[in-house]
This record gives sequence, structure tokens and C-alpha cells, in this order.
Amino acid sequence: MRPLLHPSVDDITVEGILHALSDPVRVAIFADIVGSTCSQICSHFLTVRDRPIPKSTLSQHFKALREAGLILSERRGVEMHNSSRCAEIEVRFPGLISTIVKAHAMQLAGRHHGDKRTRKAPDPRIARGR
Amino acid sequence: MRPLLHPSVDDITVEGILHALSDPVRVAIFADIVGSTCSQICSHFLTVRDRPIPKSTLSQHFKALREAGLILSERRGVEMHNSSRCAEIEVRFPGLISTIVKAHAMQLAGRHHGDKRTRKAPDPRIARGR
DNA sequence: TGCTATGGTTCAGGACTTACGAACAATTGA
DNA sequence: TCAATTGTTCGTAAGTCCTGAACCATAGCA
Repeated sequence: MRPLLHPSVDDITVEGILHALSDPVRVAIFADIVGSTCSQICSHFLTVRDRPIPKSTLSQHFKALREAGLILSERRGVEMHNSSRCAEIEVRFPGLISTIVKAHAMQLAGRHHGDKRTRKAPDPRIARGR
Repeated sequence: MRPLLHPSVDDITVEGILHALSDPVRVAIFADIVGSTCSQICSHFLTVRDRPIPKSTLSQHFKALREAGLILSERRGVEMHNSSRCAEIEVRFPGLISTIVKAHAMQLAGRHHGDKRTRKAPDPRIARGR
């Protein structure tokens, strides 16, 4: 089992952050971690918003968040404790994380009555041009 | 040639925006469009930050930005004029676009002396665990 | 010392996405 | 009508992502 890799703050990129958070499951996980006061263990997310996530997939999602520099993962016994690196990122990219998390929350809030939209809605209405 | 598809504001998603902007070429293009007062034509971006972009690739990048709801594309004669949809998005996700564009600018500014880092830097320094 | 349970990781495959050259389409101007 | 310009589409090769199966590491208990 190879050691956990965390980029240093200076190696964190905007593209990396955006890519990591462009997945609906990952933003949901990250938003939860950001919103909670204590660190969260991976298995807490075996279901995300009423969908079961296979544990191999979950492991990959955590790896993605970790290597984008968004979370700090620490093994404690058999568990993996995850906390956000918001404070560090805030110094490098002020407001970025909080704005994204807020936008994500707004999107969730605006999703009423069983409107189960999940991923990059290819559902365009306006068509312009020839 | 099929008609251009633009999502309505309500169909724009955070995930879609983040995914579209998680590509270094696309953020660069988008930041340029946001920063300019008049609309930009696609061929203006045949080189982005000193790299040539093949035009088929460029076309796909514009499609991605358009279908994420980030830009409005209008054909005028043989050219395609692109402008940002910031104002609309601002209503739905306040601060999101400006914060991302600003973070992107900071990252560029911090990239001195030939440090050609481009994509999700897999260059980790800190290793924890075990 | 085993044995077992628990929590995560790795591997391998198939599915899906992306990049880009070549061919094509639409418009303009001569 | 022809050529030039600007952008799109198609096909394929390369890359990324998802996930079940197998594995590893630790803890607790007999």
C-alpha cells in the first residue's frame, strides 16, 4: 500500500480544483467535509444523496480530492480521516472554495420536487445561429 | 451544420461550469472573452498562450464552453462571435465566475520564470499515512 | 499467536471521453 | 463560378473513468 500523496499548497492548481469538483459525487463529498467540524471517514460516503457508491469508486474519488489538494487524509488505525484544506487554499485562491461550495448548495436548494438532474445537463433550450 | 445549442440559464449547472473550466486552454479562452469588451471570434484563439491549437480541437473547446452555458456564440457571416454569459450566470450563482477567473489570473501571475506547469500538477511533496 | 471483521487500496476490463487530421459545409468577394 | 476564409463533422487513436474481484493493514478476540 503506497503512501498517501498530498500536493504542497504551491502545487495546487485552479484547473485541478475545478476538475476534482466537476463530478457531482465528489462535490457532494467535499461539501460535506467542508461543512462538518470534525474529520470524516471514507465509509461515511458509501451512499451519497441516496445513491450507493461502490467502495473502489469511492477510494478513487478520495484520491482525486486528495491529489487536487482539496483534502487532507490521515490513516488512524483502520480508518481514513479526511478534513478539508480550505484554510491553505484560501490563502492561495481567496474565496474560490467557499464560492463553489455556496453555488453547489444553491443548486441543490433549487432542485425541488424529484427533479433528479445529475451531470452536465445536455438539455439545451435556446438554439441560435443558422 | 446543426444549429448551435445554448442551455437556458436554469439548465446551467455548477458541475458543468467547473468541468468546462477545468481545462487550461478553455479557462484561458474564457478568461480572455470575459476580459474583453467586444465579442471574440474563434480563430482569435488559434494560438493560446504561445501554443497552437488545431482548429478542430478549438471548435470542440468552444462547443464545450457553449454547452456549459458559459458563452453565447453567434454566427455573423463566416465568423463566429463569442461573448460571455456572465450576467446571466451571476444571477444564478453569484460570484462564481468572477472568483474563478480571478483565481486563474492569480495562478498565471504567480507563474514566473519559465515554470511551464499546465495541467493538474501530479507533483506531490508531502506524503502522510502509514 | 492465529482467526475474523472492518475499512481501504489496487488491478484489470470495458465504457466513455478527448484530441486532432482529413474531409466537408457555409459564406463572402472577386 | 471560383477561390479564400472560417468553422464543423467524422473517424480513430489515446486517454480517463467506473467498478467487481482480489488484495492489504489494523484491531479485537479467543
